[in-house]
Amino acid sequence: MTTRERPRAPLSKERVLAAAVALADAGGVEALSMRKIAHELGVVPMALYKHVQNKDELLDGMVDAVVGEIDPPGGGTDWKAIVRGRVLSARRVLLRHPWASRVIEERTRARPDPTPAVMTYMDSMIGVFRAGGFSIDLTHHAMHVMGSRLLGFSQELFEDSGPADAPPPPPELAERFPHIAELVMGISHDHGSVVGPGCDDQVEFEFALDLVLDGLDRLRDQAGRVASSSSSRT
Amino acid sequence: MTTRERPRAPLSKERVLAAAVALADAGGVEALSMRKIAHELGVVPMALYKHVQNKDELLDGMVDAVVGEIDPPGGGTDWKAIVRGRVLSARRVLLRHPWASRVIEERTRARPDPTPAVMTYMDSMIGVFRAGGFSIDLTHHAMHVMGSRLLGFSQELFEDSGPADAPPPPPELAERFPHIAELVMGISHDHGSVVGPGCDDQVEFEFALDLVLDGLDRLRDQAGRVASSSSSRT
DNA sequence: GGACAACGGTGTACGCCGTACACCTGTCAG
DNA sequence: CTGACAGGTGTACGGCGTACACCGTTGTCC
Repeated sequence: MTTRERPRAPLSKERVLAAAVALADAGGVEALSMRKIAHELGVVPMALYKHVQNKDELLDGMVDAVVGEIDPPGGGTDWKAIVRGRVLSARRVLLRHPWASRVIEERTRARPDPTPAVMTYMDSMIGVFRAGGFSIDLTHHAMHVMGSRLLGFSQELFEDSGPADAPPPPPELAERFPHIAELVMGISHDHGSVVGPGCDDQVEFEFALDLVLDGLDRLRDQAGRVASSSSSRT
Repeated sequence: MTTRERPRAPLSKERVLAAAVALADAGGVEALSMRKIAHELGVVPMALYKHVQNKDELLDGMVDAVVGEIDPPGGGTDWKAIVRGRVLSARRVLLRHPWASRVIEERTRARPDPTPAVMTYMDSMIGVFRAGGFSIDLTHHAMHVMGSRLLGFSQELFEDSGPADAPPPPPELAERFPHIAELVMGISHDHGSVVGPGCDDQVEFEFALDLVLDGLDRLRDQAGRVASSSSSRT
């Protein structure tokens, strides 16, 4: 109804990308088709190709838009707090666009060079590590670790647990997989007193994140101690 | 030429899966189609549907086959060594079938319960942690961490680095992304004396893996110390 | 031996997909 | 007025997953 007497708002790459992102948010990326985007915009499919080379470039544009939503690094001197905040911001964005992490990973794996927003993201993240006293090599490692943490968080392995929807856990399964059964039964008696969903993904994410951050911190201290105990300080 | 006078080897779910895995290994999962599998088997596409419900079930079967290739946990008492060996075995398998990690992740994210081989894999992994003295909750966390590490390793972010194929790094890029530039120039002057590919993915993987394992070990010790310093020992 | 069902492979057809290509139309520069 | 050009259209092609009706072979039971 929005496009009634007006002939139509003029298409543009931005409008195409926005429609594509909205559609992917709503129905998943596999339900995304040029035809549906076009329909959503009240236009014939081929019209999109005046603004986007092909579906691949469209996906790149969508990734760029999403990555651009991640907050820039906050100020301060504590590298760990900055990285933590940034990664959590990235996570919030990726939860808003659940299709994005898979698409980012696919494209990162196969593309000659990452999309500009990804480059910007990486550059500023590297800057935070360097400013935090990390050597180049350690920064390099850290980026790899953070990258896999940022992108590939595989939640929902145990979604069927929790007291609400679990039927009496079928006993022959418990027999075949005793360790899984024990774990499902015994989770989270202490660490939050929330009896709720049995497996808080946010808690898991932050647990893993802190694990990594603490490990990196220890390595950085260690490297610093070795360097200052040998010869110079640079 | 193999199927000459013989009418044809009789199809079976195993043969279908094997053909599908081979095809995916060769051309990537996006080049995999029921029609191509059928052609490969010298059969009409619809014939496959006598052995597989649909493409989704076929992908599940492929995942199961691949996960089944992962070595069972080795013996010994050092949980860290066992986990390390197992994860590296998983990694070898996933490198053999580069399409697999993505497919596993997609399906793990959306499926009611994981495929049987994945269940078996998880169960024995949980067993290793439990035998290694991990509490149930800590095992739970550890599984999440291992899961994301096993599946989502995002290699190749810097594939264009390395002295071999890098043209003179375009200077206006270095200006826009100074940190990236510094990192690309400065990587790996020490940690292997290999001047080679500039970014050894295996090294990165093991670095992250050990980071996580060390962190988990520290947490386990810590939990044990707290428990024995409070009341009982169970 | 003959009826019959089940199994496994076939052929045709439908609706979806991405997109090449030729076409039209409105706008604006010269 | 003319012509170029940007942006939207229509048609068409090849590929996809798979529903559905079909058929030959094979084994079972009377």
